[in-house]
Amino acid sequence: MLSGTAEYALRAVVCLARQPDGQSARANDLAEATGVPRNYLGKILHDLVRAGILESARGKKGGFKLAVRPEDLTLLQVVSLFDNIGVGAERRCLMGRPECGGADPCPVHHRWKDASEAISSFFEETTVGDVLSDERREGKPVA
Amino acid sequence: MLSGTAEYALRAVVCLARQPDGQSARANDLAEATGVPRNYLGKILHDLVRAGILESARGKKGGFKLAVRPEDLTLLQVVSLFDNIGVGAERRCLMGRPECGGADPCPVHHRWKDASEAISSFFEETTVGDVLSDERREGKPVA
DNA sequence: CAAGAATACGATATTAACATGAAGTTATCG
DNA sequence: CGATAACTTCATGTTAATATCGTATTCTTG
Repeated sequence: MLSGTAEYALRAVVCLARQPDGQSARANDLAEATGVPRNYLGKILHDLVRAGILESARGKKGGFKLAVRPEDLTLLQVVSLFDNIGVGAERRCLMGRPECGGADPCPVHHRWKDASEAISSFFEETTVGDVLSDERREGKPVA
Repeated sequence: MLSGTAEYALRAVVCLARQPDGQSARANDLAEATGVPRNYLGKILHDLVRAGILESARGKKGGFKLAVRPEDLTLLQVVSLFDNIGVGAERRCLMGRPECGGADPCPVHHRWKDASEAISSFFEETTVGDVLSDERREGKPVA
């Protein structure tokens, strides 16, 4: 459903959202907490910074932190940087017919549309804040 | 959502289901009709044969045809040969938590489960016959 | 039974995703 | 100001999916 990269990004963002007072966490600690390879996560984190989802600081007290409030950050914003999901997705006909799905969608395409929109809606409507409320019981900050 | 290979298989199967009287079609014609590379499609067709979904015949009057009735063939049966979808799918926690989803699923996982099951259900409950009824207006046999 | 037509199958090439390693840059702190 | 810690960036390696090619095998037909 999600690429490994997108899932990595999601885990890292949720880890950061768990930090108390919006404290920043270092890439190394995030890598350990999420189980994502250090250098690979570095790239992903940087992508998230360039997208305005995270902020980074260099130097001794550096690290990453969320640039927005968890409740204002949808999973789609994170995931769509790496995967083709959601509004911009190609959502093309399952059978490869280019013109299908416009007016008068046939029964199968209608059903397919419903199913694939369930996925899109999930990512669009779920925020990182929503995830946090789940994790509160066992969630521990990274650093 | 689907790998290219799974989608190729789906298109080929639907093409074959369109054949009148269960006539067989040759790999070359299927390749042209579906837009799938000839040799690559050959492998996919062979996989479908080994799975019992198609029958093949060699020689001059050879080709491929459905081994089951379109109404008895779900999209899942075709797709699951190539992608990890449906009942056997790993359907693991989005956040990578190994133990989640058992008793007392948290709100997000509940929502995620609903969405991903919508996809599974679509593939499980839709048959190739269902697809055919859509295509009837414009569908033309391969050979 | 020989020729032709089709699938079967293994070897190889290409591409994108995933991952690693090392050197470069910037900020903090003593 | 120098040392250290952290992000940044580029180059490279690995793996799996995708695609191609050539040959072997099998069936039909004349």
